[in-house]
Amino acid sequence: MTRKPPTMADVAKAAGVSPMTVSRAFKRDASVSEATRSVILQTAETLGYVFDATASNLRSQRSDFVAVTVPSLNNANFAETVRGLTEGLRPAGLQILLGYTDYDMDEEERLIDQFLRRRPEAIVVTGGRHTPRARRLLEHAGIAVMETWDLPDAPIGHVIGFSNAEAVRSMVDHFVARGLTRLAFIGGDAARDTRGTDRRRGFIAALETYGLDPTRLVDAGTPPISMAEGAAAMALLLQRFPETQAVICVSDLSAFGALTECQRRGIAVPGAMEIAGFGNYDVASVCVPALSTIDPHPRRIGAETARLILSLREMPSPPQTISIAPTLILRGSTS
Amino acid sequence: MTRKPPTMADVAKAAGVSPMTVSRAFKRDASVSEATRSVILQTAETLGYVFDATASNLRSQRSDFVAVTVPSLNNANFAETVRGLTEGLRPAGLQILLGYTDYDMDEEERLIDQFLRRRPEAIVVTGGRHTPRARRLLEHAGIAVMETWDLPDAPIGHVIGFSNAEAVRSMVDHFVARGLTRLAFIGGDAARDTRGTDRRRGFIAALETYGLDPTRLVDAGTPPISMAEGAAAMALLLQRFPETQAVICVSDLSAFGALTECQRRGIAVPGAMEIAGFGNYDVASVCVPALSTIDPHPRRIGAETARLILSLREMPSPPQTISIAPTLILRGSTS
DNA sequence: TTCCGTTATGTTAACGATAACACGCCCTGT
DNA sequence: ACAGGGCGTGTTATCGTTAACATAACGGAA
Repeated sequence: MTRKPPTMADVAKAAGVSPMTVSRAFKRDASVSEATRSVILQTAETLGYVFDATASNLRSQRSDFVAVTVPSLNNANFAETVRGLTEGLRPAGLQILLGYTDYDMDEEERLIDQFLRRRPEAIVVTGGRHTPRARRLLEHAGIAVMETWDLPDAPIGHVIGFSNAEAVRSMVDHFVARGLTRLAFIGGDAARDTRGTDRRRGFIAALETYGLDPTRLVDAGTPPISMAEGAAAMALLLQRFPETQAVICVSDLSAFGALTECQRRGIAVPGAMEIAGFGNYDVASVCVPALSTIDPHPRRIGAETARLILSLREMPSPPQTISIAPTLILRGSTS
Repeated sequence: MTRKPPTMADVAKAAGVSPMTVSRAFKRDASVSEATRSVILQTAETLGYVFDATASNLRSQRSDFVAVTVPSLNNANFAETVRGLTEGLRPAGLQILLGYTDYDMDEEERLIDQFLRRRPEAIVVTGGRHTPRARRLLEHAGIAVMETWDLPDAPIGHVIGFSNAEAVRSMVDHFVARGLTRLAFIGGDAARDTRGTDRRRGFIAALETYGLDPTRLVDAGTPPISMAEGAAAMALLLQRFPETQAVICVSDLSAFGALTECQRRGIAVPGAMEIAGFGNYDVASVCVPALSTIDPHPRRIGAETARLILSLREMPSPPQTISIAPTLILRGSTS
């Protein structure tokens, strides 16, 4: 009883037209009379016909896929970027093929390899550092390559991002302007989290500019750095550098963890300690005190990437770099 | 200079074999001599050949896709389920086609329609309520349908989930056992969030069982319900039902928001107010006081779903229902 | 030696859609 | 009245891979 599913040919026969006309009826702009189209769609519905995108892709040599890799799904920032992408690409009928790398460049390579086999129209990756083979694959893919969330030194193709180092520098400026000089940084320097490492580099460079001691660095573990790891790092910081006046954390999540550690120890924030994060996550605006942070405008990164992908379909262009300036957000935790 | 990319035929010619042999060389178990295989793979690498999964899918009539829809990407719980799925399916070479519905059943329908065109091997949806057309599409898809995160009254196919109502009941039991009787619930009854609505229903039913007043209900808005909305809801609750002793929130995020509202107002938690959440998010274990919550074991839901999908490929079976019992986690906010 | 089974490889046709081209038909302008 | 131009539809061949079948080469058992 499991007869095989109907094809366009079946629909065509039932509707008394040629398969080509059925094909046209399923396209948006194709020229089919309204009468014929409605008959065909009705017939298709009755037969339970489901369009076969695979066959369509093969013949037309376009997949309507845009491949996207992010380090982690469970991250409000990357999720927002994906949302910006989805919303920007949907009107064009492009579907997102989403994968997460777990902050692992080898996993990214595997994912890119898999995705390219699906012949996406463009590929969006997070960050500007990749394994040599991943780089090679992207360079020879023959499709638009978009690197996001970073400003790579040697971009592969297009770039939609910002300087993590500069962003952190703006937060250091804020502390220095308020007269705080004994600053610390919580976050890893794991090779896997290049954005975290860039932020840390930016912290060190900024302190050096001011002639301050840039050695109050506490490793919070491998990404994704959790709230709990932020709390543990704060405990370590208090032990190793008790003179610290303010700390910048690699993300709002670790910053919130650090804040809770202070609360558990009865350390006043602000007052005895000031804390800043990164990412403008929900928790940063809701917690008490609210956390100063940096908004990297993740939604806009996605939206701009989508816009550029669509524009490149219309008219190819040489590699572009779109810079999205992060915004400093000052709240109760640093005042 | 943009010559078109090499195909298997090109690789075959260059390697001096037939296309079929190249095809075999790219499969795992196919019988090709080691010598020939390495020559072919080497040749492919040199030519920059990229396997075309689209053509492969069309001919072999299998896509190696598993379609998955979740309400939201930016949700630790659903992200964990996706992780469980990914890890379970990867060894079998199955790739996930992931989409989010934004808690919108119409959007879910659109997504299911799109996904089915890619001929996935199975489709995983979140929840047991769908638009009539979505239901019809799933019923006639001819592939394994997995409904998760719920125990639907009329399942379409397989089910991997739990009763949201029963889970909340266990938290009510906890409060009642501690002698608290004036209980409230924060969360919406929006049609879009069926799981949230189920939790609320469970709350009401449980209170009725105990003969308690089940009318202290505060709507926190439409999902996804944010921390900020949880805070606003707590403000409303304090105004409308100031006698409340304890509140159960639809999620840990709204619970945390509610907690911060108490902190801003100097209301002691626990003491003057007790708060429980749902989901066992990171924030619940880190905040001060830590929040009591319910762990629905999202990772296991994904892992079990993957396991079942693989097992069904081996041997089809009638619709199964796998129940994943949530765990009550008691912490400082309710003691 | 003969025969059969295994292994490695080749040949043919097809998966289901659509690009490219062809062709009537009707409407408009002169 | 007739040329010219859309518009709606049909025909043919093809996208790149692989299922199914065919075949060559070889080794070991009888």
